[in-house]
Amino acid sequence: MEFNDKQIQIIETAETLFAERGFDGTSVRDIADVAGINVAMISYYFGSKEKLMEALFELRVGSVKSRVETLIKDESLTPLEKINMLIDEHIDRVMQKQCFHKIMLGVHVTNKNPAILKAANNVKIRAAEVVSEMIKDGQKKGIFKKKIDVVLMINTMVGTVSQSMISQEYYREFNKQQDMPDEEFQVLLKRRLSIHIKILFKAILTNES
Amino acid sequence: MEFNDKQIQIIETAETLFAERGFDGTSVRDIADVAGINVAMISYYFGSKEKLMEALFELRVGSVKSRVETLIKDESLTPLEKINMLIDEHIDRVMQKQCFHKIMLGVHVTNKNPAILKAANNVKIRAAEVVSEMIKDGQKKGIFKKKIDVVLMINTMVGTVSQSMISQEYYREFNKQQDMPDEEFQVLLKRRLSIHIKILFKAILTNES
Amino acid sequence: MEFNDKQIQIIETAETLFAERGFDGTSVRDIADVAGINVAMISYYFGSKEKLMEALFELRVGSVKSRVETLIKDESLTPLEKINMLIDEHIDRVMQKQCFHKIMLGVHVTNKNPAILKAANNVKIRAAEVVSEMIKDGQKKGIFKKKIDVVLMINTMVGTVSQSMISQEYYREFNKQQDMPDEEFQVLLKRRLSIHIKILFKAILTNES
Amino acid sequence: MEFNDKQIQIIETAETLFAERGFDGTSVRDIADVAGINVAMISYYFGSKEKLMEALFELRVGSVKSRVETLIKDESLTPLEKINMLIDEHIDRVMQKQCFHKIMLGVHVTNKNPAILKAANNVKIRAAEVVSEMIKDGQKKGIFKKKIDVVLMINTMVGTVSQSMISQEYYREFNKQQDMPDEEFQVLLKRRLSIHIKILFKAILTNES
DNA sequence: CATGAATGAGTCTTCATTCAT
DNA sequence: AATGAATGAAGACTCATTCAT
Repeated sequence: MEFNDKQIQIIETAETLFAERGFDGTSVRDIADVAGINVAMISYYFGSKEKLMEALFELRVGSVKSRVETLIKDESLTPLEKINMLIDEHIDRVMQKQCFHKIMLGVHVTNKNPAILKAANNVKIRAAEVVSEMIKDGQKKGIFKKKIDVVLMINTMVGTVSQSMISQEYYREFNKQQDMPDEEFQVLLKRRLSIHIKILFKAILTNES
Repeated sequence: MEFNDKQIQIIETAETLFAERGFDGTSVRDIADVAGINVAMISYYFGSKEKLMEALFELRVGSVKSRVETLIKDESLTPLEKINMLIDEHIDRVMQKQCFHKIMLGVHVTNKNPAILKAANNVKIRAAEVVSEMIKDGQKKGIFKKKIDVVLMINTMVGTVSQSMISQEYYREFNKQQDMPDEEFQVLLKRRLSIHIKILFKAILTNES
Repeated sequence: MEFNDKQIQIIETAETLFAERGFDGTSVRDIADVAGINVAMISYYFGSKEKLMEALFELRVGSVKSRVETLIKDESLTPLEKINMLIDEHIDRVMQKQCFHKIMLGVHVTNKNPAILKAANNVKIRAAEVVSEMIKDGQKKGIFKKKIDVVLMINTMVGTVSQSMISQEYYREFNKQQDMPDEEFQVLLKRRLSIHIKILFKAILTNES
Repeated sequence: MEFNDKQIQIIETAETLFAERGFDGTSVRDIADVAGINVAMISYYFGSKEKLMEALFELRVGSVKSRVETLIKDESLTPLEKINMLIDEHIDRVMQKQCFHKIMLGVHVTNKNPAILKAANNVKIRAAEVVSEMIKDGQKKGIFKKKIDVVLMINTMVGTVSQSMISQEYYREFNKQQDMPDEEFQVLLKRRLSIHIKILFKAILTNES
């Protein structure tokens, strides 16, 4: 489905507010006011607040799915390189669309928005299958360990990045980096996360230790 | 602050519902209905819905703070043993009070409930300081590496456990364990998490690899 | 089901307004304003606008059902006397609660308020069965004709009374009775209707002509 | 006023929907959707929803008025024949345009659409005058009784037909004719109504009993 | 001539809270 | 100490209509 400029503007406004205040904590009037449009337009363009949420999901997730599929087929990369790319791409994706990933976290916590929850789970399951195949490939080639809990591994990656995102203020505080410009801090955090998770994954995947 | 039986009953009902439907998605009437009490009692006992949330936080967090403090002072344990106990206790705490930790996740995501957010951050900062001291102790003794990013390390622990909790259905599905009795599954997951995170921490902390 | 004073006040206000403006043409705010109560009270007492309508139906119809049942069992009356009582009671009922019967007319025209439509039809079907039994009794006794279309007969009674009620202004106009006090006119109209319908029924039921 | 094809298509769609759901229960968007046209066209062609209703009335009533006038002047018919023709034509008219007559019933019940109500009353008053003249003619010729309440008589005809139309499902049910093809049933009902009302009128008008 | 986009007013309902008892 | 009744504010959504194109 394609969205026009006005629709995207509304979706992105909603994205920010949903992230700040939660889905139920954001009224359609709030969204309309911030977006500078009429309240009725939300129903007009999306049908309902719920459908607006689904549109947001579609807009953000749509492009991701195919990426994972192409990555696995790339024969020029070793299994470990693929995993490392997966890590970096995940970090980039989350840190670039922090609002969206905050919302997704909320969706997974509560049982509301069942349509989205289901769609998100489908994405996640497919991703896990892909990773699983990568790992099996690495195991065949003797690079990876025999016993690996794929889901816990993914949970560590996803959990660490999410946790770092939602508590970045506290990260700055603890490391006395409150005065660092935001952009610089984001770059720093992403690099640290990348190194950190790669170390973790190496420990899980390889026989080196 | 002490809570009487009726108050605790209300708080625990609210805990379940807040976890299932989110704070804004739960009405005080929902809580009153499920708890089998009068709607007015919530305002009567707690003053407001917001204050009820704060009471929930106080009830659940109160006991934790002191535990961390006593752990660090225990001289009969090595730094690594302390860290490992921290891991197991965290896993137990989260898995035993899943509802509460789901709610806390929501609190950290949105900027609502600022009073709680602040209080929760204080708890977390203190915990990080304590862990930091443990690590410094280990570094002095030559057991731990020199360069350790404490916050990222904690984020990995907290993030992995949270992520595993909120997506446990999906864990069962992927590992074909849908028919396992819930209690058995909880035990299994906790053990796996414990081993998993300890491996990760060893990789971060020690020079072995 | 019993209604308290406030509920009855709301129901009767709604009755007037539904009759004047139709169900969809009346907003709950209209009702609340005229009844001098808060808008929220309608939901509070009845659950919804629809349920308020059902309450109105229950209040008005509840007492009628039993009356028809007792009438048929009265052995001191001849079949014709029973029919005549039915006519007079129907006229009285409609003319005394004109608003309600206007609303019922609307309910039968549109397919909205399906719950009420069904309930109303049940009442009507039962009434027709009762009348049918009365007539069969009269036929056995040789007083009534053999071939009688009960439904058309009832339609004539109900239709004539309804039509006379909704066009009474026009009746006054045509007969130059605009200045007659309303109460006097009601009495007059009821008497005329009674005589008129009894003549019609005699023509349908008996062999005299 | 003349209507073009598109206007007539809109009017007839509105007619069906108004009959099914009532005037207020039908939105202009409903009409536009069913008619397969743009919403704005209704305002464009008729000015407003209200005016569309008036157009519907004009389209349906326009042709009727003259018919009544010509009937009375026809000297080749006896007064009773004229009355009988009036009955049959009324039955045909109502049963052929049931939707429209359902709507008219609603218009007479509520005080909405005052313009239409007034116009409809004018038609009805003129009709009553015509009938009145027919009766006077019959009285002069000694065929009809001296004392006849013309309005009640018309109310019986109109009321019986209306009532039979709006409750025809129930007629079928009571007479176990649910499986009869609709067209066949319409013919049957019209014939029964014709005979039924003529019997009634004979009882009112003539001295035979 | 016809329409897609847009809107302000209005719809019903639910909310957390208060208050007299 | 506890509660049933009540309410103003706000919730999401639909309405008939307008207007630029």
